[in-house]
Amino acid sequence: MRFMTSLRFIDVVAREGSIRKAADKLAITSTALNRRILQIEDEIGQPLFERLPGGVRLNTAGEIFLQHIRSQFADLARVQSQIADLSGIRRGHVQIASGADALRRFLPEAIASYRAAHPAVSFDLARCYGEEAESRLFSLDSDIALIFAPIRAAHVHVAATLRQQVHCVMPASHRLAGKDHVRIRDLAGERLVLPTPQSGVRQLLDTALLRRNVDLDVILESDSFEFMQNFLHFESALFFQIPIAINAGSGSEAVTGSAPDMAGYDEQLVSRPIDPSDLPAGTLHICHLKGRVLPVAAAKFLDEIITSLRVRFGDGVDQ
Amino acid sequence: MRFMTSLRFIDVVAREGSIRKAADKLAITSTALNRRILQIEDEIGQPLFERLPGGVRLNTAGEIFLQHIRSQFADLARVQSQIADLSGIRRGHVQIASGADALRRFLPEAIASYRAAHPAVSFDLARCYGEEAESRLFSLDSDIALIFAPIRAAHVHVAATLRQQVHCVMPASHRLAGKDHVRIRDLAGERLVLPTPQSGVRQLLDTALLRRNVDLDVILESDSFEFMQNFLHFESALFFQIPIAINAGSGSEAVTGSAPDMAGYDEQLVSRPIDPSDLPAGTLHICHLKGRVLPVAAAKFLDEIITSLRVRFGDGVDQ
DNA sequence: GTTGGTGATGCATTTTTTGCATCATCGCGC
DNA sequence: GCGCGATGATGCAAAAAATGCATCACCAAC
Repeated sequence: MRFMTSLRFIDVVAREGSIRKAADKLAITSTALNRRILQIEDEIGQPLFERLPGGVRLNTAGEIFLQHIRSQFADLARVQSQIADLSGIRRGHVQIASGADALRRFLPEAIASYRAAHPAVSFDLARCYGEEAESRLFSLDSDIALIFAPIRAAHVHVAATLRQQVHCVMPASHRLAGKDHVRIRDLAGERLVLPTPQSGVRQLLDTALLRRNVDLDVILESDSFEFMQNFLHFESALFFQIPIAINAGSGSEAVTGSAPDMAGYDEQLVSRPIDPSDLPAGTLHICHLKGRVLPVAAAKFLDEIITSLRVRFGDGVDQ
Repeated sequence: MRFMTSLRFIDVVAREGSIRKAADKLAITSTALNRRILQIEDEIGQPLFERLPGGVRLNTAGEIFLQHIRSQFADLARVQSQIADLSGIRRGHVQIASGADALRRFLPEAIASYRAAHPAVSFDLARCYGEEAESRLFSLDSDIALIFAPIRAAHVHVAATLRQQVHCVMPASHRLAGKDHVRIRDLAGERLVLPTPQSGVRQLLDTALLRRNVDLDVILESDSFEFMQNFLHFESALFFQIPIAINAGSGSEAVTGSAPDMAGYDEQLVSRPIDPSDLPAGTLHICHLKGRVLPVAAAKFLDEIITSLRVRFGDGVDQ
């Protein structure tokens, strides 16, 4: 899109904080870039950047204008996908921000299934935590966010929610594997692997564990489910997950906790829900930017995952 | 705005229906314009215009894209006014579509008063009827519309409404001038001047008059209040108006009909409301495009006229 | 000071855009 | 049927704009 280049340049300069660095990234000289920016500032009638000794920074006008630029790009993408849609094939690009939970099993399957129907749609997945996901929606870097944490910002629209009980994952041979529910007091003396403090699961756990004053043996913290899972093959311990990270499909046993093991996932590990009276269920939020018209592909995919969640977790889904 | 030229060109070509005519209007050669359009179509990946022997016409993709272009322009205007607002002076441009009613007395006063406070704001006034006003909102040619007629389209947001009883205007010496209210049956045998069939007042009258089977002596139809008013100086007759066209300010007598004459307006004419049981009050709608963020100046002016209507017509205003 | 980073600017070069002349096409009227 | 007048498309040269190089001025940190 030739007519958008100058605007894209402004976006890059704002992100890089330096005209020269942005010029490098854009594969043009700094002078060319500099002059394009001067020209636009001239047309706007006001500077958009403050010139600092170490680079440039957006001023207030620049921030307003950048927001406009980004919304233009997002809207252009929507228009393009809508136009492409006219010619039969649904093409487009869907950008998703998600926590590690949904990214693990659910999204790969959902995306593959969507792409099977619409091969011309490409995806972009950013793993991130709640706050970052919200800011990605705002800067239009992501179309859709899946956040297992409370929503903070007012500019986020929640299209659907999914209640998720935190589960405790352990070796099949573990003494707690025999129980239907795990109580917080059961965790006393157990070796625990906790998710990173930024994660929503951890924040839920923190409030529950700290309140009860249980004697905890935290041997490890990690933000990687894969690592935790593999670790349990070598040292017996417990870690925590929500059902959507454990089991992508096939019914709602994972939610109710009646599943005897994590079939098809890791046969040596089983998951048991923590008793809801000890730890209330958390909420996975499926959201997009408020007031925004999503591109065809993104809107359609959003519908698809909500439907899919309803199939998998029926009663936990709200809209 | 250099980076918007190509897009503006598309808009003009679409409006003109011919590349050559548009080129004339834009003061460039048709070949240059033609190539710009070919280039954009190339970038979009699909043609935007159908080539007909007599010119060009938007295809479906073009219509989608044009709507995008117009929303970009409108949003750019909003951003510009917002940026200009940062530097203290409120500048900007407000585009209004209005029926002849509000355009007569109310808007001149409202705009002058607004401009007294914000001299850097300019205005654009298009006189038009309901349907056209709605389409101007949609094509973003107007920011605000004042429509005395039912709202048809779903994409119009009504910010406020004003109930207005139709009044009957006559020479002060007329036999009906002595009454507080005019009944429909009083009109039998009277020489009547009707507003143009497109106007909301006329449509209200039509339903009321036709239903009653009164014997009417329609001597004239006009879309100009000024003409009708001056005509009454030469031949005694009745014509119809709503209060907002009669009296811009100073209290609500015009609505209640208790005003003995049209003070300060035309001393030889008086207006009397038609009895509400014969003709229900119509509604003036103050609207803008649904989902649109108005430029600062337009939003502020909208607030201002709603406030002003509330002062003048207190109980008739709803929001 | 010196060094290493920043953005701004003059000038020659390259790229892009524009305008002219021309072509192919189509509807209209005689 | 056959020009006539209108349309959009295209080849080629001129004009305009964007770019790159070299350089300046500025500032912070060492």
